[in-house]
Amino acid sequence: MSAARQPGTGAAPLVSERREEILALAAKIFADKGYASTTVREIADAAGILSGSLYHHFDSKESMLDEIMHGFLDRTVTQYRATVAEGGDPLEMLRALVREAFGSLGENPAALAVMINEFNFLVQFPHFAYLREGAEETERLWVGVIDDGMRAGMFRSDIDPRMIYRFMRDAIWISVRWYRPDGRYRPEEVADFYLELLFDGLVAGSSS
Amino acid sequence: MSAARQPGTGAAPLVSERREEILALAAKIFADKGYASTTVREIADAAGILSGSLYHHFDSKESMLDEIMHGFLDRTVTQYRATVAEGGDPLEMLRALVREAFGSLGENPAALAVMINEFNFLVQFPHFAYLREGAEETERLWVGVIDDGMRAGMFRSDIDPRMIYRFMRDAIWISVRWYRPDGRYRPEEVADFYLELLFDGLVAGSSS
DNA sequence: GACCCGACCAAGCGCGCGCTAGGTTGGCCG
DNA sequence: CGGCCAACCTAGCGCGCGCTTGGTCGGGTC
Repeated sequence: MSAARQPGTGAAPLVSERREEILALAAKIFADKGYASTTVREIADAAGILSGSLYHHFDSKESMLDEIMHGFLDRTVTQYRATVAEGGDPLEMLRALVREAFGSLGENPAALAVMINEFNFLVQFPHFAYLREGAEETERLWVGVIDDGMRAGMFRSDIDPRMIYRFMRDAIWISVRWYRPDGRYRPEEVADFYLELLFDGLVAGSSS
Repeated sequence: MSAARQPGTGAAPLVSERREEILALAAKIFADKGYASTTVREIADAAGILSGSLYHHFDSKESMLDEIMHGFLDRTVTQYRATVAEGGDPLEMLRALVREAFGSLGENPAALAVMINEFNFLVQFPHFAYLREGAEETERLWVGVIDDGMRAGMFRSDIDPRMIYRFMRDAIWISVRWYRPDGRYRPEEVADFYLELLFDGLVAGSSS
């Protein structure tokens, strides 16, 4: 839709800073109240402008949501792709993927929350087909790593790897609902706790 | 709010069957589209009546949501309480709790989905304070069992039990988003897969 | 000083929402 | 048969929503 504007001469922000600012505010409110329950007037209030002025920056309320989700999905999928492309020990790769997933908790919790909360509803509309594609590619990447680990005899292979992936994904991503950045744990610590639990299990005296 | 009606003589449905029918339809639509995005006209259409006729059965759209959530919470919390009250081996108790949690997947997936999707938003309103109470009691019950298991040396005790509970809860409950009753697995099977993974871990050749 | 333009304001339109008030119907019961 | 009532219909009210149109303002540029 909106291409990057290049002013006559010299370097300027590719897209307006104000625009990014408003988008971040919108993401926060979408995350807190849900997309449908958020009004454009609330977003405008948070930005200190009138609701109509939003339409100087954005085509519609939906286009704001679109940009938030697209941006988040692009960033994470690119990251997962790079990690898997690097190759290596499946166990270490899975560890890296989990850490990256928890990393988005710290980087952009609002976008992650919006993603989690609205995904199931939005994915049924043709316009948001890219959500399904992104989710499917993510699943392919993760399940591929789990599969490799199973074939290498590193992971137990008596459970459907897709089911394992889903248990992992849910436990990791939904933690955005209870994780507090100002709490006692940093995202990396939570990631390591989760990896400990996932790899070695809850029962005492298990392994490694 | 609405008490059970007792007709003059004889046995009759405590509450109207039609009412329960409409409530189930509403739960399904709330689960699919989200509460805020659902209109009373959609619910009425599904029931084959006009939107105004809904108000013969219910006070408001919110009261329908209220009844769905309250009902679900009451059933599950009661179940957890009974299981914990029975006592026994912490490992077996946790196993039972997990199976019960997955059980609500089969019994009332719509109510569970509504619960998961709307909880975070609704819990901030005073009217829905009972949601927080129910969630807190559930957490107390589960964490108590995990704590007992740790003290008994059955569970690893190097991870905050509350964090373990949250990882479990999220992975279990959110599975309503991908679990399909007509798929290849029954809820009990999924529960057993999850218990296997949780107790013994993903890494091969671990324990028991 | 004239021009330009990004950022925002002022005012309000039309639609779909939750909900309401009063009327109709049909099955049951004495 | 007459009265009753749960279930539903008819018609529409008022509000708040997303969004539009035309205008204002101030900093930057030559």
